[in-house]
Amino acid sequence: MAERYNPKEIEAKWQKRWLDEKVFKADDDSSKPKYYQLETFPYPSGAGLHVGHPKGYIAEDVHARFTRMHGREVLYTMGWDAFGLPTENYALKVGRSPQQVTLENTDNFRRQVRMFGFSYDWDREVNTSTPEYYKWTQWIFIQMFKKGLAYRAKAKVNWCPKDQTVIANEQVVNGVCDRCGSIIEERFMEQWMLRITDYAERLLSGLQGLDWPSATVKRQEDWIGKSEGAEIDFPLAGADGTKIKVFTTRPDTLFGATYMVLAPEHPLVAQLKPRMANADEVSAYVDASSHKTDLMRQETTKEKTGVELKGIRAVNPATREEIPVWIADYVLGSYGTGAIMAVPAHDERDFAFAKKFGLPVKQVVEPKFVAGPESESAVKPGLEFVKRNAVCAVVRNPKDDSYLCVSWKGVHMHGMVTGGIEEGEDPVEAARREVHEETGYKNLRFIKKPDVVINSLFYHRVKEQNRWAKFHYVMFELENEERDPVDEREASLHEVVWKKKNEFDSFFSVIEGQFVKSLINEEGYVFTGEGILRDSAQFSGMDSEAVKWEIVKFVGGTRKTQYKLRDWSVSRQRYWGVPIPMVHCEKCGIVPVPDAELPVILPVLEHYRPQGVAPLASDPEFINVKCPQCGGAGAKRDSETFDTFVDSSWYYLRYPDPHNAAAIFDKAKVRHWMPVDLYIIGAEHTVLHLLYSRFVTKFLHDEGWLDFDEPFLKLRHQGLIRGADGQKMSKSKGNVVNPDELIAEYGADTVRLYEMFMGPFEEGAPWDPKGILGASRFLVRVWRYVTAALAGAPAPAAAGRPAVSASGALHRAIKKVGDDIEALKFNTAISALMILLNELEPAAPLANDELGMLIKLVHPFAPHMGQELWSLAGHESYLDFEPWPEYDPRLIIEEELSLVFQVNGKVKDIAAVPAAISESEAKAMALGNAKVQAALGGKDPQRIIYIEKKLVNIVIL
RNA sequence: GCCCGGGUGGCGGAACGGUGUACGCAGAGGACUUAAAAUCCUUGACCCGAAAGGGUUUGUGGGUUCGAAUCCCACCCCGGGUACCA
Repeated sequence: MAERYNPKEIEAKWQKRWLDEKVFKADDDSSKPKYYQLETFPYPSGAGLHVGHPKGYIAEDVHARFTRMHGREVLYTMGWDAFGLPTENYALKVGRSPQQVTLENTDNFRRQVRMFGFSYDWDREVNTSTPEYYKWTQWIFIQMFKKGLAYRAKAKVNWCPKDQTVIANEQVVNGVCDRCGSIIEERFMEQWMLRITDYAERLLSGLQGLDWPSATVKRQEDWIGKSEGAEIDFPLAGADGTKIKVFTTRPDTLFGATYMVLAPEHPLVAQLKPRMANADEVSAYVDASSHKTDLMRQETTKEKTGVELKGIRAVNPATREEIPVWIADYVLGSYGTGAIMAVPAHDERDFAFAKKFGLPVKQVVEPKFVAGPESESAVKPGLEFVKRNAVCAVVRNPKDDSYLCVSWKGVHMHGMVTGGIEEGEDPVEAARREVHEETGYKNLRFIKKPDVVINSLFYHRVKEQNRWAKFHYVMFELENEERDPVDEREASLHEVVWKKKNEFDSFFSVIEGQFVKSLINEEGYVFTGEGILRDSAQFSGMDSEAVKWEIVKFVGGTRKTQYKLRDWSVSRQRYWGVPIPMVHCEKCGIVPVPDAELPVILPVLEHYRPQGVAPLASDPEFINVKCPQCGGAGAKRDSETFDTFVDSSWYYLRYPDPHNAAAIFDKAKVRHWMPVDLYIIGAEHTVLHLLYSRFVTKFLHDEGWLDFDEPFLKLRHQGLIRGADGQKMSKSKGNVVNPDELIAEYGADTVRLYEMFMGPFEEGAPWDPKGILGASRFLVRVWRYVTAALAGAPAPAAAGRPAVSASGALHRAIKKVGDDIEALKFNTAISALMILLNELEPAAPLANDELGMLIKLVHPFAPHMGQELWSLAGHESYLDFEPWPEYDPRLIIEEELSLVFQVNGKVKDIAAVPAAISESEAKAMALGNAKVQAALGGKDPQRIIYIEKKLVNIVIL
């Protein structure tokens, strides 16, 4: 009898052999097609791995082994993103050196990761904190500097007063430092910046065609934030030639610009002060807003503030009308031109501001609602439009606050009273007339007629016409409920109903219901879409989108594209990072360190606690150098270090050639392995890391180092494993599950299998401490089944379960497991394996070659067991390089299938039928079925629907 | 507010126009055992019913369809992202 399953023993054995024999070494010169798999290299924190971290790694390893079994040469390795603030803070706290702490942490991470049996090529391990690696981080920066992409500028930074350093945006949580909880201050400091904005357009367009989750692509697009618009000059009244330049994406609304707003920091504000009647008030506002941090701005989110620049007027270049000029902090100095034209009728923010300060609102774009194909009033193509001026009567009954509506009979059309305006008729009169005709109500008190028009294009089913109605709205209140009898013909068309506001959404069948609602709520109606221009001189009546650029031309503006993307600030005033390889010389200015002198080694400092200046500045030996250009003394090294995102923006380019001392990498090697075929990465990296990596790749492409400019072809995110309490795992919440203990108890294969089985890979799931038992039991059963079969023992008799064809079950599983791993649907792949075992156990034992196929199917998930069983079966080879089994299409066909009999779509019976059953046989069988007969109750079938191999549905009335 | 993602048994989830609840966890009953653990077998949405059987059910309400968890519309709830970008 074979031995008991002993994961501890076999896992240690195979892990040692894999490592010692370099089984997973990726061969640069292999004749096999290459496949490059990448996973986020971890930040080796002191806490070590918890059970959630390796989920992505397990998936990659399953995929890597599966891919090798498909004859690919797989590059798959591991590295350490080892510089960074958390390590530095931890080292300070315990009074040790970051070098030492990092060494221990990476050793611990490496030990933990190895316990899982991942098939890395360990010869390619990289560590960003080693000089061999960061030499090239510095080199990339210098190349960028030489191309003018690196520059120094004053930038707004997050300053943590306790840590005495700048911290990254993502380390600021709700305005406080995520490590020490201090309130973050904003400071302006001179910083090294990288001109990523030069690449904005390419970073955007390059997203097309990538196999990435659409949400991630969208977030990158949003981050880059491209807007196409125009810059338009608004001259100041008084003809001194001063102009306010604005950026707008909606030049079509220019005729509706009723005021202007400058950002408080706009240079014209100070310049124009002498001409202001309220200069003091303006100064006070500017001052106040300059002290507002982003956090304070967030607190006062919606409520708009601002001050009019009294005495300053601008001229709308389209209407030639004078309009007021305001300053307000809802306009940002850092975007566009720092000034806007405000069009309250067509912009939510301008509208809120105009409403608060009583500024005029002028509609210049009439909404145009076209009933689409989903609507019952869908416009009939090819039919001419009948244009009509129309009116919609909004009649309120003050008694119970309800509104007069009509429901058309026979068709699904519900709305308010509407009708055409006769030639020469006043809209208010027309509305009164329609209300009287359709409903009989006669005593209406006129409330108001808002100065807005909307176009509604629909098919009028009663009149059988395509209608283009220009609706005016008239609001009334019922004086009393007295009504005249309604004409018979009208009464036959529709019925009168009274509806409350909260019933509108479910009642209105017309698209403009939303509009009516906002009229009634008095919140005003801001229409931000495209439509038909009105009150726009020669452009009136035209389509707003179509004449947008003509209006720009008309006022002498220029087309302009704006991006939200900002340049990348890379300096950090901390110790544990890559020294910035620059020298500041009094004579020569900023000079890069010559290539031959790279790397600039990070010196070991005993005192590296940040004191408001970069710690490296306190080391005279490091700081004081001769200028590399003029050779003069008195030059100083840059004392700052790089943001760790710089380190991680290129690590995937180093794996193909990790030990190259002469160059960042060998071009041929990178061309061979890159681009990355599959990148699995946490969803938290969707913006920054990916954007920076793409930027660096594009830059190196432009420098001739790469022949591609998108590094990651296929990208997926793993879902987060949460604690058993459903919350994110964290030390402070006490819900962390440590993999060391689990592996000690169940073995790595069980932990791997369970993590892949928990749920869909890309979705998160809470850790269920009992759930792992299922994975454990399954592997024990696999072990028992295979070892028993190898020993030639008959399959254990399992009475209750029906025996099926073992080969058929196996081949169906080969197909399903293969398809699912390919699609990263690991949970259903494992479920298919479980189903397979459930079917195999009671069946006749598999033949030896089929047993080998079963072992191969289990292997990617449980590679230690797979390899052990493979060798128990008498094989010498490593299973990872054996071909993945092919299924026999003839064997996966089932001879019998269950056919469902339905009556009116309800299941009445299920019958086992031969797979080859014909349509007529199936129908006859269904009709003859007793339960179907009973359900039919003697009625004749109207229709019989047959879906091959699935069902027969009999339809009766 | 806006933009994504998601609501299916006691739990994780499967199915993604055609038998709703695969697979697993937990539960119940049984076998083995002196006993327990482990293992194996049976059962397993909810309601009515002794059973046969019937009815209901994929967040809520409508719609399309012979047939909807799946497609469309509106709403509610949860998770994530974002913060006035003109």
